[in-house]
Amino acid sequence: MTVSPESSDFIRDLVRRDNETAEYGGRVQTRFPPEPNGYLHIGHAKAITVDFGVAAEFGGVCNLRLDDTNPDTEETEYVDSIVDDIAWLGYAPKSVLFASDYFGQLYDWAEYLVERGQAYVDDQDGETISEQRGGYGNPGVESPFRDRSVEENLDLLRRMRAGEFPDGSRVLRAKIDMQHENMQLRDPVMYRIRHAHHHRTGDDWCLYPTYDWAHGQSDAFEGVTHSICTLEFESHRPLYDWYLSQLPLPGDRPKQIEFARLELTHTVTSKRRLMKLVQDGVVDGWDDPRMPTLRGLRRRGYPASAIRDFCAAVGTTRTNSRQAIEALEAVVRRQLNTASQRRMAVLRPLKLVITNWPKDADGRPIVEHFELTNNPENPADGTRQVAFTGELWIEADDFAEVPPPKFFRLSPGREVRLRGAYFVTATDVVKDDAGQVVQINATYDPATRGGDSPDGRKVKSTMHWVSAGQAVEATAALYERLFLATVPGERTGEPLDDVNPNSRELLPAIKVEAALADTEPGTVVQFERLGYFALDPETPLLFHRTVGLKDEWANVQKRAGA
RNA sequence: UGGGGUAUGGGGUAAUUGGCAGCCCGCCGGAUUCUGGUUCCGUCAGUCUAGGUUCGAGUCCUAGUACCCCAACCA
Repeated sequence: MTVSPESSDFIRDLVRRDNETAEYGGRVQTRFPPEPNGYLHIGHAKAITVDFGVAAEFGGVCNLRLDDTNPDTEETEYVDSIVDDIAWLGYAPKSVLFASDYFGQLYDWAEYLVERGQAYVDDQDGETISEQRGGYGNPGVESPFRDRSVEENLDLLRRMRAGEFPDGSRVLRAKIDMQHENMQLRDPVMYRIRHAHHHRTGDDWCLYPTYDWAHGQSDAFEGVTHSICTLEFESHRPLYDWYLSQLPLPGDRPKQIEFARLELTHTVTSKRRLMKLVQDGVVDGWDDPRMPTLRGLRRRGYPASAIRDFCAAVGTTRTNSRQAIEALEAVVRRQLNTASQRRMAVLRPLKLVITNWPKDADGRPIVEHFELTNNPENPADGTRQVAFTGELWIEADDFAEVPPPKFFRLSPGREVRLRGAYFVTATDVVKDDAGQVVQINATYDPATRGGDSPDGRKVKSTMHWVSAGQAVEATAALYERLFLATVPGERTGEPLDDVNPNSRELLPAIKVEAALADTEPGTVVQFERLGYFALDPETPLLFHRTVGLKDEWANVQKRAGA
């Protein structure tokens, strides 16, 4: 799934056209404008790659602008995480800007509109204003305060600004058209009164601009040429253009371009619902590996480059769609396959005893060491020494007392290869009182040292193993599919209704080879035949399964069952 | 209910603007393999519907259908 950098999509086509006609003098400037009211998630990654990608492709600039116009929900904690996550994703904003930096200029422009009779103060409450807005198909009615004099409006606006009125008592509205077929143009609210502490402006303001009043104007202040946003703002575009057409802009007039947001199957991306998961303690925090946040993804072991590639591969369109999570996983696997070193680990240990294993002079089993390749996809990663003895842990799944059809692994009388070591043949099993197999006895063929039989004998399976005497005990966290949602096609719904709190399975006592004890936190390795695992950055020897390997045996079983 | 958008294999996404419908994921089959991984080869399968224009239509015209967005002092 490689995508050429010059891949054409409608946004790039449009920017290219603007360049050719020199509408902005060949200048391209974009911005990524998140509201700092939560952590960035996979959906934002798409917007980031588009905003930064378009700018980079045309030699333009892209700024990060925090759209902090609502003091009720925004916090510095979120600002910091957003800055950090963008850097992790691999992008460097030219500047970090804040909509709140423009509050003063925005206010001046509001007075400008009032003076021109294009905005007025409405004394009605929100409910009344909403009722008067009308509905789809029926026109709205004009506010009784709509025709106040310029002087009265100006006086009222200044007193609003001065803090004379309580929250919700008055708003400033643009005077456009209460009959307009587009509801956005039915005298939209520009300012609301909110006596609240803002994370940056403190108590300087009790008047806060709405999104529509702030956004296009902020774009214009900054010199943005192409203001790329998601499809739900489409009906806002006429309003975006209306404001800009009424104002004495210092420079070029930016244009809004919409594209379809990224949605994934099995994935909750509603900020409100993610927030609830964190607040209710369903997850450990915004960086829980089950979260679709960039931090969760990072902790889970998803490479930033895989996320970028995935976003590029799905492209930018105006078609609402939901990407299959499998497509993301495929990109992650592809990158990890070449990038991550191989190690051996046993998730569900079953004891394998080699009955003909030699003992030393003191009667203790001898210990051998084998040199194993760190990554067959990348020889430069070298090799490592792995201890081997007559007592080993193997994967419980790798043994079947009565092998089902097409089962290639170990069963009584069958010979398999222990990767990099020897051929072994199972001779008999030891069971507990309940009849459970607790140990397998086997014999090994000394002639197969290193994993090849000199007589050309073939085995149908190569299994992974960990030497019992040298094993290190660790914890593995397995995640079902990805993230939290269990309903593949779910779009809306009540918070948590379709969320599976059991989507994590903790295996508290896995056996891993000794070399893993020295692994750098955050590293992703491939446990042979089991999948990719990321070592938790904080908890020692806790491995999160990033993504499993493609499991052909599971397909065989599925087919047999079907 | 009015307005604005979007429809291409099972899921996504392209098509030089009227000229062989390509690619990715998945599925299925085969080859290679000391990972049932990887890699390689191959198969199946698509232009929402109905008309029309044209030598030729995914692309243009007409009429439908389905889905998405908009009636926060959220963004």
